[in-house]
Amino acid sequence: MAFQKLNQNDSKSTKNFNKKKGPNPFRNKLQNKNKKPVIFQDFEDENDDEDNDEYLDSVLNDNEHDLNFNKQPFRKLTDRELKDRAETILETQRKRLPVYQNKDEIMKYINDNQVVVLIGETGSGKSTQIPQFLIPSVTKGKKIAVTQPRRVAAISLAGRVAAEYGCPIGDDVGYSVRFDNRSNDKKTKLKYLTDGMLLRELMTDKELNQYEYLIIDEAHERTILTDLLLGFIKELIMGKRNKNLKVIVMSATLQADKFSKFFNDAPILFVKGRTYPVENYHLTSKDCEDQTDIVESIIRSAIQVNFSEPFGGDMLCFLPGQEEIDKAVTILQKLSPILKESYAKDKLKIPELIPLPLYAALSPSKQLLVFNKLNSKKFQRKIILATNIAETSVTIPGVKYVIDSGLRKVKIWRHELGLSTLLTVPVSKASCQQRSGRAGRESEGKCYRLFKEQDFETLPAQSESEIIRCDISSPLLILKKVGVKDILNWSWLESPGKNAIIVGLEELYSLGALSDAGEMTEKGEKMALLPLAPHLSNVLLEAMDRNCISSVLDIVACLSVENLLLNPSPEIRDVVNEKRYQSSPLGRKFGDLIMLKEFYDIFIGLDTVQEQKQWCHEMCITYRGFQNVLKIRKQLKEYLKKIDASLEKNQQFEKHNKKNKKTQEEKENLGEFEDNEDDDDDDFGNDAGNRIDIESVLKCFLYGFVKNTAIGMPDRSYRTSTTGETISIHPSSLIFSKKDSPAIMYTEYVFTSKGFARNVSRIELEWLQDIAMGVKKFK
DNA sequence: GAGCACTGC
Repeated sequence: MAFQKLNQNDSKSTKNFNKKKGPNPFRNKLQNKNKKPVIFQDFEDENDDEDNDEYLDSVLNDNEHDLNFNKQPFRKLTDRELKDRAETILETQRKRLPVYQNKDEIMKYINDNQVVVLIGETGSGKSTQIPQFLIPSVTKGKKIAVTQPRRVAAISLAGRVAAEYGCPIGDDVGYSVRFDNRSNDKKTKLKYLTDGMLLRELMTDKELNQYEYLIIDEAHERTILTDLLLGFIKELIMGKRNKNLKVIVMSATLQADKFSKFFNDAPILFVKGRTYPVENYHLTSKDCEDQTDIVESIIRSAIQVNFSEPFGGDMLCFLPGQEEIDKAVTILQKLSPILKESYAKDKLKIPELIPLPLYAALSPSKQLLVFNKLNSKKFQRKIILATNIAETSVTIPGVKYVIDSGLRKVKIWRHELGLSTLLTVPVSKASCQQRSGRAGRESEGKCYRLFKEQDFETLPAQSESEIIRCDISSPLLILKKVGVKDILNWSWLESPGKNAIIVGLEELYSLGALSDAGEMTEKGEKMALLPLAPHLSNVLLEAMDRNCISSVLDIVACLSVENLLLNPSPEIRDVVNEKRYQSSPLGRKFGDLIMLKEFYDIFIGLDTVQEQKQWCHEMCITYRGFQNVLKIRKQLKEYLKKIDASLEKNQQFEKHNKKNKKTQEEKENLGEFEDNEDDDDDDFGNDAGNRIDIESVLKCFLYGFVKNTAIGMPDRSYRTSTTGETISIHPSSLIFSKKDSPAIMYTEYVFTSKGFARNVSRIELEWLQDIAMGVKKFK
């Protein structure tokens, strides 16, 4: 396989720094397992988008890797120590950052303009430095908000900046993400938050009066929530906050024009980054023609790169999905020892390849493996086969070579059909550059692209933004909640389109969130408050009137956690499926929602964390995921209480079998010193005697998913009740092989090789008729 | 009878 070197401005920036690497927090934690606790608030490096910390924590907290670090008492630093450390960071690191070196000029622009668009490349220090520059000019009692698309980024940036500023986290510098707020309303001047959090705040304070500066970071990622925020901000500065609100839109790639135009030609600043150069290579035309299978190409390239590049530096390959990755890993596992032997025979010093998969649906303990350092004496090279997760969410140290298939999987919502399609498509130029940049984080790197140079030129500059390819019923509800009257002509950064908006509004109307006149109903107000998709909110609200709120809450909480049930790997699949089947006597009859309820009951019924972890392991369920289920359930419960005081009566109804049961907190704290004093009333606890009122529960779900139903046909196939399309039960469903349901309801309709219903339940035809009549009343 | 990329409240 032959590559052509690309010698044009596509390669990353060229400045070369002697970057001194700090200790890797992950390794530190491992080494210190049995030592005295260390004061640990050290940082990986100067890159401002370093966001592995919480990720690693989450990984570390899984089953066999639970090192209990969170529970070790850390000594608090004194003010003096905090200041000294801040001073050291200032002299040794901050002053060398490109943003710091251009401080005066940047500040001049910010002072002179209400909106500034700042393009800062990776490692420029934009996310950590610019907010700090602004702190002195903040009016007393006001704040700076910096938004991030991801939780991990908000948390780790706040930690970093607090250290630089010389304060404990949560004082002058803090953060706010779901389930974790470390900010002080009075003290905090600089707050890092997820853009979802700021949007929540906007729903209660429509003018965001507590903020004087808003910094929207990573705007180029164009998540739905970022787009919405930018739209609201534009309205604000054109209206009620046209005087005392300043806005900085930060972005890493050249999408600046769009942002600048959106904000009436705001000035654009460009700050160079600090990464190492990466050389890009493309396939020759001939090789490109020979290419039949992307997995095969990846493997051939990897072997070639491993053969021709000197020892040292790992390989990162981008593939579209789990299927391709698993296939590649299996092949490499077989091939690698054979190659090793053959190299040895020929007396060639070529490293052995160690293949490692990485994707979101992989168990945390397996994800962790990509961070493990190989034994340097063993003459091995890691080859990580990853999805898009390695493009933004996870940074893997040690990567020097990137192999890019140029493909990714994308989910596209077809609003006219009410289904999602999952397609494998070419990535954008911006994605390509982001991917190749992964090779240049620690030293010069190389990136091999499995397509022609001419093909690169034909790629779209940017990926399609989320807002035009996703279901927007939830964003529309937020707009309504904030009081936007004319949604079609709202200040969309990019409009999802008239049709999508109309279909979305109709959806909200049929859920009872909007009135005939298109006004927000009382029910809509409640739905907007819940941190759920409108469909699920409707299910919960319905359940409150039917005395099955506890069971429904359990299930909704489970549905809110992604990758709770993992795909068992092929060799254990049959065993795990059988275990799940045996553990769910009702689920195998009534479907996946009831199965989740049964699993929930089993999980909280187990007496110790150890048993819970063991059970999760056997069932191929993430323990971490279940911890989130419990958090989400608790949060939803709080919201519901606020929404409806009459809930107390439900509470009475459902307050049973609490005695002799330890709360989850008690289980987690077992063996700890302090006793859990506030015996958190486990309010609407369990339904009486663990009996599940299956009919009521499923009917509640029908109120949210009436359109997601299909009728059983005489030939044992199913046809959707809306359009009559044939739909199949997804193989991941517990009732995949059950053919006798008169009708089914599902929470998701995905088209891959054909139409699949996911998360399927058996329902009766009469229920469907009842609910369809009931839903009609809103019309 | 066969398989889903990634976030967020």
